[in-house]
Amino acid sequence: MQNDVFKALSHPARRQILALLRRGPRLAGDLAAEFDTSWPTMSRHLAVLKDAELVTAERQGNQILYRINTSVLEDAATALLGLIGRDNGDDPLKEAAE
Amino acid sequence: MQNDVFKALSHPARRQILALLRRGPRLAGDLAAEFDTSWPTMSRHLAVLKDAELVTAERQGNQILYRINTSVLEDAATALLGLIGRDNGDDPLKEAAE
DNA sequence: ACTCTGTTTAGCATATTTGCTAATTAGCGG
DNA sequence: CCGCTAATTAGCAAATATGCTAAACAGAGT
Repeated sequence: MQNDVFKALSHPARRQILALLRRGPRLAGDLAAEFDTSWPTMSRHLAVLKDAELVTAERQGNQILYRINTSVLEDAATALLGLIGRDNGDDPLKEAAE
Repeated sequence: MQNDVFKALSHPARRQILALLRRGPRLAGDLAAEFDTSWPTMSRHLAVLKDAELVTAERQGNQILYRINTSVLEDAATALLGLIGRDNGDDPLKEAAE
């Protein structure tokens, strides 16, 4: 699962989406309107983010509200920071995954 | 360039390489020996990391010494952490790129 | 049930990534 | 210069990712 997180983060559009969501929850369409790409393409990016649990989706009647999931993002950031510290014997990748 | 960093980080083998390098510099072959994949495959992973400037390579006579580049890793981690903070108007992605 | 808006899924084409084996380059020692 | 070890580059096949258009689905209102 940790795997998917970094993969999800590897596409600029998806990081951009997260940057927008940082300001607060957003409707899918609202979100899609901010980008040049087609709606279906946006929808797929959102699906990738949702699979990685970087966002959560909640139906609001007709529309869908997306919300950033900071805890997973924190884990990813922590994993990266763990890669920096100079050796203490254990594996930072495994560690942050748990 | 920021772009390439996250892409480079998106492959588990490459994160594993960084985890090994965290303990200190390593020779390419030494590094390759730790993995099941073929040498050329490892060589390419190293090239991707080098392109992203996540590692530096230095010739040591016959062999090549790889070293982790923590500053780029820090930038990436910072970019992620910037995605977490609740709104202050500016763009965390742009910010960390500079 | 019909329709309208919001969103996802299907299906396809193209581009990129991955990993392999074989071939090549780089530096060293005789 | 030859042969040896270390490492990369070439070239190929298979898998995955990206983005599009068209079609389908979901819920609300009439």
